[in-house]
Amino acid sequence: MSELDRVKERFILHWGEMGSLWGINRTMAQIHALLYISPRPLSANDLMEELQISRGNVSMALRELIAWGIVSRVHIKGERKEFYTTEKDVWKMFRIIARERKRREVDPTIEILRQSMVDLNNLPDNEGQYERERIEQLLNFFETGIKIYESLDEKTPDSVLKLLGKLLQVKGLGG
Amino acid sequence: MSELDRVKERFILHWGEMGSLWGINRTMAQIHALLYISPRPLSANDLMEELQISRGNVSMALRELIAWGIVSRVHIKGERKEFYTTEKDVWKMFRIIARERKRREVDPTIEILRQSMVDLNNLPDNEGQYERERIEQLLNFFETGIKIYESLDEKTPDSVLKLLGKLLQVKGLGG
DNA sequence: TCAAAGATTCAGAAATTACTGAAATAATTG
DNA sequence: CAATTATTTCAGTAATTTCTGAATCTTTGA
Repeated sequence: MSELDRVKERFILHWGEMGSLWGINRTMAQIHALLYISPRPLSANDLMEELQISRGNVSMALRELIAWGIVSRVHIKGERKEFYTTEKDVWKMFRIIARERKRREVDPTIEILRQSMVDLNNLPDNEGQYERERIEQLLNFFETGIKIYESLDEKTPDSVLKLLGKLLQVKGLGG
Repeated sequence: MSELDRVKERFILHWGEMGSLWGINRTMAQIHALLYISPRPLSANDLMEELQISRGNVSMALRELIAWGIVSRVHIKGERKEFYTTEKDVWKMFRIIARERKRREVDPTIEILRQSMVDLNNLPDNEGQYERERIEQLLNFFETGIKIYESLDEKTPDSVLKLLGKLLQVKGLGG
């Protein structure tokens, strides 16, 4: 095993551990790391061998990654099997993950908070005053977050960086 | 059980499920939710009863939440037992969580990426060109993220909102 | 200084999540 | 259209995470 392989392996293992940061499991994160660091698409067999995991596991993890939208199938002409590759632009990758996590986690939370507000407002007398205040604050926070997310999502990473750079007086952020 | 209690319960259960969003487990998230929605501090016994969980579980979850910095012990005079409460300011809460996750997840990742760059640069000849590019992009992304985080962290939530509101032309963001 | 109340710890149990591998299914080709 | 190769599925198992509850430790106040 070459030194280069060792560096790659270290990266892949660590990325796997940090999968929780992205809300995905270890295998998914490792596959993602391996595809990300590979100059060309890899087959399911390649992934099995490199990561020492079962065929089934590879198949399931790929399905999930494709559902997230950060891995895609590639047909290579002359080849019978499928190959897989991943988004190499980190900003695009980040945007995809942000969008998915919003959809899966933030949106349902906001839904519950809104419903709670409705329910609290239907209580008789002045019941639930304190609770209403608390939920409202949370809801406000999340809704503001979504507004910021949506505005940022319309812009290109470059323009966002430029603006932030000026705004925060941080050198090297762009602009 | 009153309607108010039902609303509270729904909120607590959902918050528990979404714990992953914050990187904490279900019990921790439920305890946090219960303390957040309670007008006054609660004892370990209160938590056990309300959430139907064991004494040990409460104790461990509280220890973690206190380590995170989002729950604190409260001494109530005349009372022998300890009471617990949580930060009620959502923005402060969010900042605490962001700081902790950065420390636990982002910082170690950056460390690995930096080390990988060093290792790659020590390779003989032109080995690892492609890998270097990939790792560099990731590192860049994370370092930019940290810069943004640090600049935002110096400011008050209000001023951040004001500035973002102007920049993004979003109404109702502040300013 | 000791009994009572409260809090913590942690070994084992329960619950959840992830993984394997073989069988089923699908796709490709001569 | 069979034979071959590739992929998916999923029941069973393994690994990991979370939780319980009894034992232990700590604090209080009489």
